[in-house]
Amino acid sequence: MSTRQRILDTALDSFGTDGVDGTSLDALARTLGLRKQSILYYYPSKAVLFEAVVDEAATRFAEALDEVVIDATDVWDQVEGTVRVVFRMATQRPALLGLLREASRPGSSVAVQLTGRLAGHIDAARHSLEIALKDGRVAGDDARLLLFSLYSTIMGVATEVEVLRAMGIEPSLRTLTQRRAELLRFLRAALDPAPASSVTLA
Amino acid sequence: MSTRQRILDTALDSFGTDGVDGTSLDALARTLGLRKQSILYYYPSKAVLFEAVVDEAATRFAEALDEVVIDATDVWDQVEGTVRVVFRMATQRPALLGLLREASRPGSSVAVQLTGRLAGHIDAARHSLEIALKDGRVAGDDARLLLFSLYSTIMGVATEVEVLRAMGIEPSLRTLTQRRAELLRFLRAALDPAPASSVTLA
DNA sequence: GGTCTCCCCTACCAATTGGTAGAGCCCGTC
DNA sequence: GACGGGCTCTACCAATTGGTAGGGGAGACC
Repeated sequence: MSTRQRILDTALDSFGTDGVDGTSLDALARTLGLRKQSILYYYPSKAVLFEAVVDEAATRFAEALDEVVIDATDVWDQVEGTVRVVFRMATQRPALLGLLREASRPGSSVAVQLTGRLAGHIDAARHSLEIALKDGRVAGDDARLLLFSLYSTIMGVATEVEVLRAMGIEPSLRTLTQRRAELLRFLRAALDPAPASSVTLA
Repeated sequence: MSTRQRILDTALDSFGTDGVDGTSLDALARTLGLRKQSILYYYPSKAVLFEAVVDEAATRFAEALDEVVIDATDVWDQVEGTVRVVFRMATQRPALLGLLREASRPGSSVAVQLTGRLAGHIDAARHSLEIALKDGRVAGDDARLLLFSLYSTIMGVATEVEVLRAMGIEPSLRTLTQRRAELLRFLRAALDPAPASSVTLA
């Protein structure tokens, strides 16, 4: 692998785990077996490096999502596929999700960049939801807000390990499987267009 | 207000908005109209200050949640109340939610502390859910995992403003109301124990 | 062999960081 | 008026930060 790519990869892991502010170029270079100046040779500043890392992460995320079939007639398959992809990342490369979290912090400078890279997937997902909503195959009012809720739930369940600990569950492969199953059940119930039995809950 | 309390308040806002690493004691002192050494007089180190801020935030959050009636017979009221509390914070003091986000980052040193402060509320909520699950008044398998999903959804929808922008919605008071309404509908559908019409989605 | 480009290095820098040491001020108590 | 504690200050520090300037080696091309 090229030095350039190695830097990008290592930076992604470090930024995603310790945060951008929590990662110094010196420390990054040390784990790479390089000097800081070699990093600055490829990426003229830390900000530029961060942008490149965000781009890389967004691209990888987008590529992973590409395996989710875009078929407007079956929204549930898309939800299930997305959950599968996100949870695979949560085990194989948690730093990538951490970086997305970092890059989507309120007021983040790279949020727009991230948004742009994923705009295609967002649009496709929204479009599917809109059609499904219109056909009554999914419960909800606004496709964008529904997508937002879905995103929040999936990413939260996949990444909020400290909250999970607070609930008394230690993150492990076994509990992760349970978490995913419960998440899918939860999402399915939320999307199900069956008429609400308002008597029970009201 | 005492200087000690002013420092705590300002630090909460700053830590919650710019992050701990993104906030220097000098900058903090400047906005307070003090010198850094005055901060260090009350809080001997930045780490101690951060812990105090986390404690403060957790306490305020807990106090706000106290207005949510704990009544095991009506889980939905609790969910609705929690959403109301969280959304009020999102408008009145977004930094507080930002700080919770910061403090619950994976690997956070203060996560345990935060957990401890909110343990009572977590337990109560789980207990309510367990009873409701047993009685069939709520759909789901595991109370803790269900609570985890609920938390993820609510906090995500309330705080992920950049993701909201990515969906094409600009955060404002009006859209916030819509967001809340859609969130409540979403959660209600997810919790509703009505039998799933599996034909539709499968 | 000369030269050019790519790549990584040493050396250095100004600014900022969290933190220490200690002086001085204000105010209530004796 | 002396004293003492509570509070904020000036002065200073070592370490770390992101970044600049520029040297040198190794290989490709002529």
